[in-house]
Amino acid sequence: MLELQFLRDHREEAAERLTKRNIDVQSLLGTTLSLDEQRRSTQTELDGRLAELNGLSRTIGDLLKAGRKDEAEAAKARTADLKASTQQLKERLDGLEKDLQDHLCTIPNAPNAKVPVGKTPEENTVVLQEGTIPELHAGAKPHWELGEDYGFLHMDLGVKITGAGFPVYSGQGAKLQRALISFFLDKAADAGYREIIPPHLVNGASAFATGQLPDKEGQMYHATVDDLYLIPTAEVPITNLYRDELLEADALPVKMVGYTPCFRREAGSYGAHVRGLNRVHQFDKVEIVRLEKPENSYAALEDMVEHVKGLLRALELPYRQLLLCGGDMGFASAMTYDMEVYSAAQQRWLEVSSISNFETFQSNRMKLRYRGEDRKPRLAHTLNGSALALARIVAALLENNQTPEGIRIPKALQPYTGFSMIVK
RNA sequence: GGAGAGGUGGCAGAGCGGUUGAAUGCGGCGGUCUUGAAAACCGCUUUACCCGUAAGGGUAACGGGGGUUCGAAUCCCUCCCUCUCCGCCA
Repeated sequence: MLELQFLRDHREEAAERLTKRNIDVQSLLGTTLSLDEQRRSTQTELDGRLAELNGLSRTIGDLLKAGRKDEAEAAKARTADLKASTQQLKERLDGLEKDLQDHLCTIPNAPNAKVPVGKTPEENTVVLQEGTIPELHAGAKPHWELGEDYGFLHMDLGVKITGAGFPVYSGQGAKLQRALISFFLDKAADAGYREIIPPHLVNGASAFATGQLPDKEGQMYHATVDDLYLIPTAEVPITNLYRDELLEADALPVKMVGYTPCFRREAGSYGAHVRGLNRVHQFDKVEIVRLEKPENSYAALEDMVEHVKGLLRALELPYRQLLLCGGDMGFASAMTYDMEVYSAAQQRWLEVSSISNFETFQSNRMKLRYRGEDRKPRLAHTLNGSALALARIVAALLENNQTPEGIRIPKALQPYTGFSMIVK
C-alpha cells in the first residue's frame, strides 16, 4: 500500500510512476485523494465537537465535586445534541476511512524510475546473460521423461495421492531435492542471512501485510475451517515476523533466509508449458528476506542479485537476469529482477528467482517501522528473493546435465548429494 | 474438547468510573561528574490522525467490536488471541 502522504505531496511523481502499470492512474488517484479530503474535513469537524463534549464533561465533574448539583444537571442536558452530532460525524468518518482504505489497497506499488515501460514479458529488459548453453546428445529428453526413465520423479503418483501438479520425488531425486535445499541454506548463512523455519500456514492479517490479500485471493489454498492460508512463498511468514514492530535503527538491516514448501493454486494456467516441474502446485523454495533502511534498499537489491548469481554459477547453469517491465511486475513490487535458467531439452528459459524491492509498500501495510536518526518512526523497506526455487532448478539441472551414462551432478552439489551421477 | 487466568507504552509491569496518556523499572536521548569510559545523580522520552508556514493546539488509542454513563484502561455484552490445568494425540 502506497503511503497516503506520498500521494498527497507528490501526486505528479506518483502518477508518472504508476503510469508504467498501464492502469487508469488519474481516476484512481483522483477518487482516492478526494476521499482523503472529505475524510480530513470530517475529522476536523468531529474533533471540534468532541473537544466541546470533553470540556463539558470536565465541567460537570468539577461542578459535582463542588456540590453544585443543579448546575451539573443543566450541563448534562446540553450534552445530548452534541452527542448526537458526534455520533453522526463518527459514522461518516468511519465510512470515509473504509472507502479510502479500500481504494488505497487497490493501487499497486509505484515502479521505480529504472523500471522499463512495457505491458508483456517480452518487454522486460535482459540485463545480462551468462554461462554456456549446453549441446545435448542425440535423444536428449525433457526432465519429466528423464524422471520416469530413471525412476526418481513421479507425476502420476502425485495425481493419485493428491492431484495434478503435486510431484513425488524418490530415491536420488528426493536426495537431490534435499541437497539443493541444504546447499542454498548454507550459502545464505555464509552470506549473513539468519535461518528461519516458519509456519507453513498463515492468517489473513499476514497475507494482507505482504500483499497476497486481497489481490491474489484465488491463488492461495485456503483452509477454511480455521481460516488459514497455505503459504505461496516463505516471504509471507518471514516478513510478517516483523509486522507491527518498531525497531531501533541499529537493528537494521535484518537478513533472514528460510526454506519452505510453497503452495500455489495456479488457477487458470494449464497447457503445454506447464508439463512436469515447469509449473506445479507445490514446490520447495529457499527465500531470502531483508529489512532495510530506505537509503540502502537498492544496494541491497543488487546484493541479493549477486548472491543468486553466485548460486547459479555454482550450479553451472546458464542464466539470464531480467529487469521486469511495469506490466509484468507484481502488485506489491517497486522493482523486480527475474532470474531465468536455460533448460536445454525444452529449449526454454525457466524463471527460478524473482528478487524485488517493495520499498514501503509492505511495511506500510504491516506497520513495520524503525527509528530514524531523528528518533522519529519511519517505515522500513522490505525486500525478498528466491535463492532459489527448486522445482525448475531441478528441471534445468536434469535436462542440461544428461549424458548417455546418466545425469551429472554439479561439483558444488556433490558433497550434499553424496553421489556425482544419477543412474538407472 | 472441558475448567481457570490473562491480554496496558520500544520492552517489563502497576492501575480497576472523573487532570491516568497512564505509576514504577528497563531501554533510548540530553546533562552533571571524569583525562576518557563505566558507575552514580538530574532532566527529557508513546503512537496515529487533524488544524497550523511555525510555535503550538485538538482528537483518538490500554486485544477487536458494541453497550451503560455527562465522563470508562477501569462496569456490562460479544468476538479474537495467549497462558495454566484436565482430556486426546504426536
